[in-house]
Amino acid sequence: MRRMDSTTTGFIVETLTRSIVEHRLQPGSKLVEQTLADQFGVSRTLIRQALFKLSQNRLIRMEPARGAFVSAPSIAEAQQVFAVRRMLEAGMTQAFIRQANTEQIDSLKEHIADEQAAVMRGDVPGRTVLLGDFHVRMAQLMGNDVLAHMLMDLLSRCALITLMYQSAGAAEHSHEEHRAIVAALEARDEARALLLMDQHLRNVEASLTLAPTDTIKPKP
Amino acid sequence: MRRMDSTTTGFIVETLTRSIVEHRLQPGSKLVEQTLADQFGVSRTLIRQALFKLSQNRLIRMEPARGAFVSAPSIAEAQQVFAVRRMLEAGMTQAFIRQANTEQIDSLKEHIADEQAAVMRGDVPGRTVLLGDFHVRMAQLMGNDVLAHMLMDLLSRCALITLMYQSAGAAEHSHEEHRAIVAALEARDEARALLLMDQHLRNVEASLTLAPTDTIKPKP
DNA sequence: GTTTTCTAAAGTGTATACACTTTTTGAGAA
DNA sequence: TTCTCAAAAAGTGTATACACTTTAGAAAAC
Repeated sequence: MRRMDSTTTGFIVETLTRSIVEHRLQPGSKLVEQTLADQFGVSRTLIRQALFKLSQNRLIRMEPARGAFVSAPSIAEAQQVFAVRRMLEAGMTQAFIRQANTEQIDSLKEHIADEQAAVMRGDVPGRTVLLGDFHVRMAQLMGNDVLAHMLMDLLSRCALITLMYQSAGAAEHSHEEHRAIVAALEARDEARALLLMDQHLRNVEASLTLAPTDTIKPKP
Repeated sequence: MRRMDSTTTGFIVETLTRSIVEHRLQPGSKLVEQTLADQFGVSRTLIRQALFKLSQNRLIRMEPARGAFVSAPSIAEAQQVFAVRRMLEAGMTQAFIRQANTEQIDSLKEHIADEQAAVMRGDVPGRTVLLGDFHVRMAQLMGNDVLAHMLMDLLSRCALITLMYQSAGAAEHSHEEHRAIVAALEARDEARALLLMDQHLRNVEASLTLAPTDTIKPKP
């Protein structure tokens, strides 16, 4: 094949990611390299690169000599991902409230407005993306790319988890919770912001049909 | 080549990782695929796979059509990595102290003893590895693989950062700080454990010469 | 009818060939 | 000398060939 734009692999990754996250590819289903190569009109080489990247994101898993399969995260893994998010985002919220200026808080407010618009017009996919981006946006506003990248990673895993385990009417209240968090940030009420963020993440997790969470003991 | 053990790529990754982390490959230096292929006795295919994995870990960076170079993390990036570690490990410490049983704390104590042994016998590489593993061990003891994997990632980046920016006698006190942290964990003194962990990470960061000095320039 | 075994088909793993890009080199001009 | 630029050399990007493994299905054994 003639040398294509260097984003060829990226395009394949994005397309497959959408397919997985939008459930056109069921968890557990196999991804055959030659089939994908034909569909995308490239050689297996590029498909393998893309699959490898997806496996690093944990969106697929690769079994030696058997092939690539769409991940089916276990309940335990889902709980671990949420536990990490709570740890990381508590710290992020604390750091944010200590260093954020008015402009950055305004930027979060704009995001909230975007969320609201998506909710109002019933744009479910858009809403889902924006609700996740809220958390990444906080990281970006703090200028910490390492953090932002890490959160994006965790969120893509959450997207898959959500699709596997979501029950009816899940995550309906995320938007309101985001709004409350921003209000606490603006009021510089650190304790409240931390509490709201923690509860928000616990609510998202609780809205899934996971087995009873082995909860952390309450603070003495 | 005849089909080798499926860990071939893993072996290459580990070897290169050691070379980078132990400074046999300077930050900025180029990794030429065919050269490595000859050295490892494999084709470029496997080298490319390994390089790709290393680039995901941020140990190298790949520039399109130009090649792979050992990363030279900027000061800003170093500070971001440490900021993320503080956020994440504060949360981890809190969760640990709330859920850890005696057995798990004993396991940490054993690790401390290993550290001490390495310090006493002047085993610098061993000491370095063990000092990093302390943090990963905490994650593993909590049974959170997602967290453990994330910390391993951050620690390998820290290793590279440390090698680039370390000043004389850096991180001499890490072992004592670990000991103090474990003591606070055992006493179930959450506030103290959190404080000590935060200070420990700040001390490690402060022991680096992260002043805006001119950085190492890429090797020609 | 069920289980085991053998074999062809399908699929993955690695090497290699070739196309394209970047870098280096060296000769000629200012 | 120093700059420019063309051409060779070195290196990366992608496709393809082939070796090896797994899988599926039919025949044989029980």
